[in-house]
Amino acid sequence: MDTTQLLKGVLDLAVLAVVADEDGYGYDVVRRLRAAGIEEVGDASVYGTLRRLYASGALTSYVVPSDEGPHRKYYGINAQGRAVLDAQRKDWDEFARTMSRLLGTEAGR
Amino acid sequence: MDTTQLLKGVLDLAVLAVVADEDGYGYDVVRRLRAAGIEEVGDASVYGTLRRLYASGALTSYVVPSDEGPHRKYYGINAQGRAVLDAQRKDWDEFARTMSRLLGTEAGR
DNA sequence: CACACTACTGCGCGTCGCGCGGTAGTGTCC
DNA sequence: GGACACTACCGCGCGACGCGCAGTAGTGTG
Repeated sequence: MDTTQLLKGVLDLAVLAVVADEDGYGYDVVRRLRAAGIEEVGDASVYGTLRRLYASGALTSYVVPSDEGPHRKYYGINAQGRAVLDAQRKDWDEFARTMSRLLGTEAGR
Repeated sequence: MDTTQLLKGVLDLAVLAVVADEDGYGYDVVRRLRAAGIEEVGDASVYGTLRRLYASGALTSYVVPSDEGPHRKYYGINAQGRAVLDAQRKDWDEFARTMSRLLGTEAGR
């Protein structure tokens, strides 16, 4: 039941994709990922990933005070982030195709 | 270039699939995985995975002396291994489909 | 005023793939 | 016959990363 291991190295990609679609703050990104089908993702993982991506220069960040709760730290994608997203998306596609071929499911053909 | 992280949690599955196809020894499994497109896999990872799978009861093992090199430790899949393989294959398919959907590539449809 | 929800942070843990080095058997080439 | 290459396996320590948990803080509700 270790679906958690499948996320390794892919959470970056998933988070980038979500943020690329529209700027988002941590709590919101968690909800969007879960809504997209990645139900098992832990909130700490997402917050950590966002911070890591920001530290690596792939995301911008700005704080917006909210009048219905704590402040929200928004993250947006920049040019470098988009480059990373494209590269990782390509890697993923290729890898997924390879795995599908290996597993004998014809999904990758 | 961190394709290595993509393997997390999937090497088990890949190794099981290869061994399920036909019994194999470590060095051979490495070659078969690389031939299948998983070029970056390290030999230590495969040996470790085989040992781990064996320890968990998913594989059987027997040593065959070779007259053209060192002995070979063959691994074969058993009923439990096949159950694990099926379960993980299902998890992977579902996960890959979810990711494809999220990424907007229509490969998962 | 206890509780629930929103929102973020920090810490320590466990898993697992990897690089590296070591051992050992066989065959090849000069 | 000695250096080298290939086959085949093992052990060790490292680093990445997702996770659970606990903590803090703001807002609204019974």
